[in-house]
Formats: sequence, structure tokens, C-alpha cells
Amino acid sequence: MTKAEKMELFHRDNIADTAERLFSINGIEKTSMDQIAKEADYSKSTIYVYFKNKEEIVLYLVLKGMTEIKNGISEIIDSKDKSDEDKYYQICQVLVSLYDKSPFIFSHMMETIEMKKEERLKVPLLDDIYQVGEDINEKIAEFLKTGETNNNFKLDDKAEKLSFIYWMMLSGVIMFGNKKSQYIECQFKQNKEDFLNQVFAMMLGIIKK
Amino acid sequence: MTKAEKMELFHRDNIADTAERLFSINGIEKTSMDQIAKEADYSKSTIYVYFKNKEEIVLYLVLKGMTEIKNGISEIIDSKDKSDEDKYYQICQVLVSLYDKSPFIFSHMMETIEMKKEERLKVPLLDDIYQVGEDINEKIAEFLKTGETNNNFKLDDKAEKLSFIYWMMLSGVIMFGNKKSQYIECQFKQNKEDFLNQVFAMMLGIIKK
Amino acid sequence: MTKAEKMELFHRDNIADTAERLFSINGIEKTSMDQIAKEADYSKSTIYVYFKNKEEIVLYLVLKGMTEIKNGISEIIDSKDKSDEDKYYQICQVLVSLYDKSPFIFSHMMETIEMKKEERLKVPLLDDIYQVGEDINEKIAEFLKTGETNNNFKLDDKAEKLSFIYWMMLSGVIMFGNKKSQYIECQFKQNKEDFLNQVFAMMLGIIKK
Amino acid sequence: MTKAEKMELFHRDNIADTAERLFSINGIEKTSMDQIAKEADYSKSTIYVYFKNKEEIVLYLVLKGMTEIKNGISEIIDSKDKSDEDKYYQICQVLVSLYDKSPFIFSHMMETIEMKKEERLKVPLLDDIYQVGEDINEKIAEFLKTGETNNNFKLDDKAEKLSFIYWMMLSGVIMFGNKKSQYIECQFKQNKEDFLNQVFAMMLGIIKK
DNA sequence: CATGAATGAGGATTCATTCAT
DNA sequence: AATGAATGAATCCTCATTCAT
Repeated sequence: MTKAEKMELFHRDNIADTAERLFSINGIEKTSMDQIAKEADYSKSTIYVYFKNKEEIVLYLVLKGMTEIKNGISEIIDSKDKSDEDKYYQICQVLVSLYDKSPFIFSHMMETIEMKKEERLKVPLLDDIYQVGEDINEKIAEFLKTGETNNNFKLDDKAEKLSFIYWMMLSGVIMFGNKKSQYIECQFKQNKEDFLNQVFAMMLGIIKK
Repeated sequence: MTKAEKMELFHRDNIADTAERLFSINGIEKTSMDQIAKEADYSKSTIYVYFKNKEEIVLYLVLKGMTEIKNGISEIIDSKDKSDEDKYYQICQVLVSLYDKSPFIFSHMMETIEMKKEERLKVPLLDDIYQVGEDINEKIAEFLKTGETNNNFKLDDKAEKLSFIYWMMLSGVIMFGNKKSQYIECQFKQNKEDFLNQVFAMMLGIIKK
Repeated sequence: MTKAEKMELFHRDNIADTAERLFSINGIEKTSMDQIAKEADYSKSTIYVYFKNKEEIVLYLVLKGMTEIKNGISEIIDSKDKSDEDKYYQICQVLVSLYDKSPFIFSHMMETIEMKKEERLKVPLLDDIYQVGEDINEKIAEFLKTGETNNNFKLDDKAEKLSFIYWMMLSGVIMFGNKKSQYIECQFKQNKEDFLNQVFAMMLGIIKK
Repeated sequence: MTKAEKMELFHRDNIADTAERLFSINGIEKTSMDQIAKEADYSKSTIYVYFKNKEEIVLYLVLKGMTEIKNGISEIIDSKDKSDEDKYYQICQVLVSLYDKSPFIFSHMMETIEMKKEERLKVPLLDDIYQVGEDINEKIAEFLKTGETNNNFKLDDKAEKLSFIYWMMLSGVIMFGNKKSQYIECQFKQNKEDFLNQVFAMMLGIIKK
């Protein structure tokens, strides 16, 4: 990595981090490029030097967030001294943490995916995001298979598909649970964290032997 | 209902239906009042005669959609000649149908809920929507309890809470499943409907005795 | 006056009174015909049966207000048992009272006057307003002349002109004094009424012998 | 002052001057941002680069106008070779001139004043305007006191209060006199200027010894 | 006589993006 | 490499007024 590349990365991260903060507080739509520029202490045009447009900032952050998840769950899955059940709950926690930091990434992860690689390549980062998504799915699939081998899980379908199903249920539940946290507290006298853990447990029941 | 009220309702529905179509295609934010007016063949100002603002159109549609769900599942749950399992799958189908027609309602149902009634009452329809949501939850809770009585289900927690958990899982899964339908078809060689039914079955497993 | 005319007058006053209230609270520009109609409990179109447009309501009220002034000060001036000085202060009070009730009339009285009678006649009521204005001026002029005859006032110019000058000073001072009432209270520890009376006294000094 | 600041000032003044012209002709409310932009030959959005909103243009002009008054009358009051009476009439002329250029400023000066400094600070320029207003009042008060010392004036109250009273009378009279200039010419066969000077003379009589 | 219904014509403000320097 | 300057294109919403019934 040349010095120039390092500088570039530095600035991109600088900008992206600021954007992440603002997106998380006010949402993507209600965060203007002006705000990002001002808050990150760059001129608005400079933002456009490092990112082609607003969407690219979003995608950059999504890629970053998903990579974090990938690394987070990989580490958990690859660790030797944990039970499969522990691993499962820790994977859930990785997602919960990401939501706490960058809720808007979840909205993006729930969006339509472009299946034609050639189309994806037209938008910078889009294909990378797809790949990381696939990596995550494979990693979880691997975890499920290992669990089955270990006689902890019982899979009724292909691991890759089950992995995807878990992914979608978890994402949906975490997003929903966070949005409705007030409702949950009022109605069930239970904080969001406990509630989510209860749901995670129920979901685990599906494959637990 | 007087003739005048009928006319009013007619126009409101006319406008709302057009909006529903546009919201479903382009999303709420990217649908402008101009578009709705043009497409519904009213002048822009006339739209404002029937709806106070854009949000009211959205809420009108959300209320309508949720009321449809409520009625749909009530009918199913109250019917005498169906097994509890059949009822469950049919409830799922009600949600699936609504998504097909008005996906944006799901986005709204996943949004934060205002818990202070006095605040809800400030925005027309908001409290009605809340009430219908509660009705739906209660109805599903009732269904779960009956299922338990019938020895078909085994509930590990209060029916109302389980009802809510099912609600959020179903909503999340349907939304996610639809957004990712292409992915599902490509990866798992399975159409969206079958896929969703498989997930519904897995979820049923949680409470099935 | 036929019954029909009585009805017409009744409705006009009904509407105008409501408008007066709203104009006084929110100003003319910020009061919409919708509001007037709703508040007066007529349909919006009915308003247009009794008044050609919004401006006519304003003019109707201005005419009414100015006629009240005219009558008020005429009564004072024509009364036998008051000193000229008392009469002066009472005239001032008539204006003060009108401002309290209908501040917006003052704004109108300070507006440009159309001098060509043929032009005035094109807008309903405009010429009537002009005439009442003239009447008021003449009445005050008469008062000043009597005061001079009584050896209470000393006029340095024609009474009609002085009358107009007093009219403009009084109007300006009352309007200004009301708008700045908070400032007056804070800076001079004096309530608006006392302050205005002090100014009226100073102004009286100009002609007092 | 850097070149950039100069440019900024140049554009602000460019825009403000155009607005001033339009405001003077058609009034503030009836002048649209579109008009200002078109007339000043900027794009509408560019206007918003230099002014936050329409109100800020108004306040900018009000501040400018009042500062002009302040400087104008300060210069007059501080000059050594004029009689107090001359100074008085020249001060009146400063106001008359401002009205000729920017009548709408007078309307603003006659509006309610926000007395809570914290509230004023929320709107850019508002507090500055207040301060300049105070400066003007103090300067006139100083003039009155000097006149008293010089044995030319006889003050019956505190100079600051008299200063304010003169201010309000003058503003009111100039505004009224200008609006009614046609009436004055027709009725009294006298041009506006002479008429106003006559009124100024009468007003001077109040404090003249 | 009263009005329900409909609308044309604005109007303020926002913001992502471009481009010359 | 960084940015100051400028803007085109939207977007939501308001309201006085008309007209057929």
C-alpha cells in the first residue's frame, strides 16, 4: 500500500465514519451531503473526490459492516473452545451489535439483491457486498453442518438454505425487535435484549436436537 | 351512509388506490403528490381536499391493509371446519397476499410505534392503526390459546407474547423473502411461495406439539 | 328594510364578525377563507354569496370600524357637558378601543388612498370608506374650530389640515404603541395605557392655549 | 477582508439590493424568491446560498437601513456647526430619505419587538437590529439632553423616553404622510415634503423652549 | 338560496451534483 | 489534491375563487 493509497483510505474512512454516525441518528434520506461534509470537516466537493455519490458512501459502509459481521462470526465459528449453542448465541450478538451501531445497514441488507453479476459490477462495491453476503452464508452453513456432525443440530434441508433462512429470520427479528422496543417494554415488561434472546432461543429450537 | 359520504369515500379510495399502486412500485418517498394526482386524474389540489397530506394517504392505506388482515385472519380463525394447522398456514397466506398487493405497508408495520396514546391521537388514523394492530395480536393470541386447548400447540410463554413474536417473524420473513425472491430462485431452485411455506412450516415447529 | 334585506344583513354581519375576530388574532393574510367559513359555520361558497372576495370582507369591516369611530367621536364632540380637553382624551380613547378590537383596521387606515372617485367606485365600499374618513376629518375639524372659538385651542393652520395631522399622529402612535407595548413596559416601567395617555397629552400641547 | 469575503458581500448586496427594489414596489409578501432570483440574475438556489431564507433578506435590509439611519443621525448630532433646530430637521430628513428608498423597512420597524434576548439570538440578525435600534434611541436621547443643556429644549420626561416617543411619532408620521401623499396634495394643495416639514415643526414645538 | 366540488397558480425550501480553478 | 461557487430539478403544500346544481 503506497502512501497515497493510505491517505485515500484515511480520508474515505474519515468521511464514511461521519456518515455512519449521521445515518444512524437521522437515517440515510434525512442526512444531507452538506451535513456529512460539515461534520467531517471537508468541503462538500471533497466528499465527491472520495465517493462518487451518496449511495457509494452507503455501500461502502454496508460492505464494511458486513465484513465486520463476516469476521466476527468467522472468529466465533472457528474458535475451538465453545459449544455450538454458545456459538449460536454469539453469532446473534454480533448482529445485535451491528444493529446498535449502524441500524441503516440492516435496512440495506433487507433490500433486493441484483442477481446478474454484470449488473452488479456496474455499481462500485455492489458485487463485493454480494460476495461477502455469500461468504457469511457459507460460513454459517459450515457452522450448521459442523453442528450436525457434532450431533447438536438436526438439519431438515441443505445447510446453505437453512443458513439463509436463519439469516433472514435473525435480521428481521433484530430489526423488528429494535423498532418495537418501546412496545415490547410496555406490553411485556421485558427489555429488548431479554426479549430478543428469548426469540433467538425459540429459533434455535428449530434445529436443536 | 349518505350519497355525499359515498362520493367522498369513492374519491378517497380512487386516490388511495392509485397511491397504493405507485407506492408499491416506487416506494413512498419516491412517489410525489404530483404523480398521484396525475395518475389518479385529479388536480393536485383536489388530492388535498380528500387527504390532509401525503402521510394521511399512507396511513389510510396502512389502516385499510391492516384491517383487511384483521378481517382475513379473524374469518379463518373463527371458521369451524379447519384444523389448527390449516388455519396457521392460511393466516400466513393472508400476510403473503397483502405483501403482494401492498409491500410498503409492511415497511410501515415494521416502523417504530408511538406508545403515548395522546401523541397518537394528534395524527389522524394513527391510533386506529394501533388499535387494529392490537386486535390482530389478540386474535392470533386467541388462536394460539385455542390451539393449546385443542392439544395441538404447546406454548412456552403467554399467548399474547408468542402472538407478537410470530407476527414479527412472519412479517420479517415475508418481507425478506419477497425482496430476495430472485436470490432464492437462483440459489435454491425454488420459487418464493414454496420457500416461504417451508419457512412457515419450520416456524410452526416451534409451537407444534 | 325588507325581510330579505334583513336576512342578508344578518348573514353579512355574521360572517364579518367572525372574520374580524380571526383577522385580529392572526392577521388578514394568515386568515384563510376556509377558516372564516368554518368558524362562521357557513360553506365556503356561501361566503362568496355575501362578499365578492376576501378584500370586500376587509373593506366591510373597515367601513364598519370607521363608522363606529365617526359615531363615537361625533357623540363625544356633540355632547354639551364636557370640556374640550376631556373631549380630546375621549376621542383618543375611541381610537384606542378600536385598535384593541380590530387592530387590522389601523393597518388599512394607514394604506394609500385612491383619490380618483371613479376608481374608488370600481371597488365596492371603497368610496364609502373614503366618505366616512372625510366625515371624521370634518368632525374633528369642527371640534378644533369650536375649541378655538372657546379660546381653548390655538390653531396655526386650517382646522381641516390640523385635523388630518392629528388623525395621522394618533393612528401612528396608537399602532406603534401597541406593537411596542412590551418594549415600553420593559424599558420605561409603564403600561401601554399610561404611556399612550402621556403621548396624547404631549400632542395636545401643540394646540392647547 | 479576504477576496472571498468581498465576493460574498458583493453577491449578498447584489441580491439584497434587488430584493429591496422589489420589496419597495410590491411589498415583501408579494415578492417571491423566484422574482428576486430572476431579477438579480441568479438561480433560485443560489439565493439560498447567500441567504438562509426570505426573512433573512428582509432582516439584512432592515439592519442595513437602520444602520444607515444610525450613522446618518450620529453624524448630524455630532457635527459642531449646526444649531439644535437644524439638527432636528436634518434627522427628520434622514428618516424621510430612508422611507423614499425602502418604505418596507418602516413597516418592519413598526412591528412587534422580541424582548427576550435569547429568543432574538435564535434568528440571525434580529439581535443586531435590536441593538442598532437601541443605539439610535440613545443617540437621539443624547441629542435631546444636549439640547436641554444648551437651553434650546425643555424635556418633561427622561430623554430616553422622549427619544422613543419622537421616534414613534416620526416613523408613524412619515409612513402615513407618504401613503397619503396624494390625499395631502389634493386636499391641502401642498406637496408631501412641505407638509411633513410642517408636521415636524409642530412636533418640535413640543420640546422647544 | 346555499353549497359541494374542483382547481390553477403559485411559493418557499431542499439537495445531490458538477465544474472550473 | 481540494474546493468554492452555482444550480437544476424536485417536492410538499396553500388558498382564493369559480361553477354547476
